[in-house]
Amino acid sequence: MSITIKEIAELANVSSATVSKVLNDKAPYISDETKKRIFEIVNREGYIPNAVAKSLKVKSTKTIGIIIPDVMNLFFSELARGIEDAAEKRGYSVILCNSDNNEEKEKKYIQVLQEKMVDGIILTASEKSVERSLNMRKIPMVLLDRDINTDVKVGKIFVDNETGEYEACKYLIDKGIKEIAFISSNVISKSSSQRLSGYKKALLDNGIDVDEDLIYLDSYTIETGFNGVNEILKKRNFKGICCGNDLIAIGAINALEDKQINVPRDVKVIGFDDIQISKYINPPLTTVKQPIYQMGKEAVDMLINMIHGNEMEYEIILKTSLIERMSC
Amino acid sequence: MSITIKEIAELANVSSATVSKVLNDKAPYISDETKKRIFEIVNREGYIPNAVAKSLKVKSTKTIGIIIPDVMNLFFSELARGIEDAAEKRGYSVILCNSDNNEEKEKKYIQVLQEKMVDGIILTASEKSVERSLNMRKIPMVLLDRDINTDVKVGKIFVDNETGEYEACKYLIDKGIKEIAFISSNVISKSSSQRLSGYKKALLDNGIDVDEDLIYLDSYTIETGFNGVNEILKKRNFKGICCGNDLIAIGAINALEDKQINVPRDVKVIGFDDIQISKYINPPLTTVKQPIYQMGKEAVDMLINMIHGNEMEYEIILKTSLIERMSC
DNA sequence: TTATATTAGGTAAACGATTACCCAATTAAA
DNA sequence: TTTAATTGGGTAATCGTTTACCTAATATAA
Repeated sequence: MSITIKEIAELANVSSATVSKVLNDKAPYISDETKKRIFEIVNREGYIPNAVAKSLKVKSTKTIGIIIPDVMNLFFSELARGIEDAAEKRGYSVILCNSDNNEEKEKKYIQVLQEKMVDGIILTASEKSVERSLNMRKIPMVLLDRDINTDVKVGKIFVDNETGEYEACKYLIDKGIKEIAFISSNVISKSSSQRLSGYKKALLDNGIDVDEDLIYLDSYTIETGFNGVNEILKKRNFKGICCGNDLIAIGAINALEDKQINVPRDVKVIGFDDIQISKYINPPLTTVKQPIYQMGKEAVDMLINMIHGNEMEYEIILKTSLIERMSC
Repeated sequence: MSITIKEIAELANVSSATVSKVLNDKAPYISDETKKRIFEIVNREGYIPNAVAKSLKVKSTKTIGIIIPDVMNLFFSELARGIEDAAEKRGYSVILCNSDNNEEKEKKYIQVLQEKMVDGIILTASEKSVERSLNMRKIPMVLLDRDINTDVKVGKIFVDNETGEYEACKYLIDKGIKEIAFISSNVISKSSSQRLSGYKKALLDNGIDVDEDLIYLDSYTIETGFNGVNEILKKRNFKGICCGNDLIAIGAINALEDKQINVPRDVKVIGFDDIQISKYINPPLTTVKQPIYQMGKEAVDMLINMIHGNEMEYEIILKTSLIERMSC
């Protein structure tokens, strides 16, 4: 193997305690000559401290785990990047786990992360997985976009989807449009129901009745956007669409183009998320940006606060923002 | 903290050695009763083995590091997923590092991965970073799409870009087209020069002269695709375009649409990479698929072979495949 | 001059597992 | 009946650090 602190100590004619203190800058009473000598030897020999030995002693690995459904999903890859950047800045490494929303995989990953003694875990996971793991050992955790109540405190980070969708819809109304469709997912989750209620609230607040025939709910996919437009058009005409996410918006635009309906002239389309490709499609998509990257940073900050046992908020809600492009 | 193997041993009235053997299935001479008793206590107490202590002793962390420019890049997020899936199947965790192609960050990450005693590293990095780190401590490494020669053996994984582009161009030729443009990046890298030579070779092999006016080289971006079409059209007409990657193809299609040139009727467009969005654009993009996910798997298989000191190939070259969609 | 700080470092016990070796009792073989 | 093998465990060193405490010499204060 490679050189250890003990061997460095011998080369420098000091004890390993002294080397340790010097390298960790905890050496108030070590002479400058000795320090210099140690540093020289360390560099010459290419000494690399063994962090696992250190971790064993100090009970901290400076590593966190993240469990997400799939890094290939644009939403989560941005989240992962936000997390990793923030973690790196604060001296932590991150172990990446893809769960595919599979409960078995979630449990397994939580188990190995605990075995590897990560200092904390950031995750989007089912209620069961989280509860079970917290029974086994309490470990700092922050949950993303999941509202679970447990005995032990976990951090939670949400996005204010309702206000986001409200503003999106209001934006179309302010452009003088009253006939606004809504195409989104029908999965029962906090975020999707919030987006729907934001849409309805904006209409009602502006004296427009909610017309259920203008609402099409299926899933967060391009196909849903495509089908939604076609189905709604059978019953109603509209001048604007609020989409539950950007993929739906892409599908909707494709369907409209097929019918020679111009976007944005004839129909204005607004998405949600602001995934990377949204600015590259034709026309570039106006959308409600979720602060995905920032969510990652906030999650890390929250987690590290928990790790340090600081006083803190255990729940924070982030704001969305409207990105104006050409589709409206 | 949580319960240790020693405490489990006391509860079971055996030594910690016995518990360790039982839990690691290395207990040929322990009675079934004792085994059962130990397992019961382990479950009841929710014992979680401390992997860092284990790692210190057995000198293996069952963890690998990956250093990539950016997980948000669709290419690398797919690669990361391929790596993580393969690693998980073989019992390894992966630490994710984003380098932004920054040499300082590469070096820093390599250092912390070595300190954390990862069993190996998969990376795309500059020559300098790799050489320097290998001087400090030899650690199993596999490089992706980078050709570096060092004293110590490192694994390498390439994609056969030349054949890929050759087949793409040949595909257009077989459709009866002779006027084929080429828009790509001018960065000097193995992959980009291979794609160019694949294009030229296909033309020459089929009795078509290479016309430099049909070639536009800038960068791997949408803008390059857009500008490339417009610039080339000033000098030449063409019926097909081979694009250096899918983003360029997207830009090219946009430019053609602007000029009322229909794809694929008037001009056929073919991309490279097969990133996720390519199947969703309009028209869905015909492209040369790189086996990105598989590269990840091959990389971890190679790395684990190196870790185990197995006999193996230190260089493998993967094939591309043509994905036929609507743009041709 | 004596007592007290200050400076410069060393000792050795952890941290929580694994594992090479040891031992004793029982069983099987000679 | 004696010897050898098998079975069921235990002892203690070790992995590479950190750190609470100790010591001894020198400097400073009273």
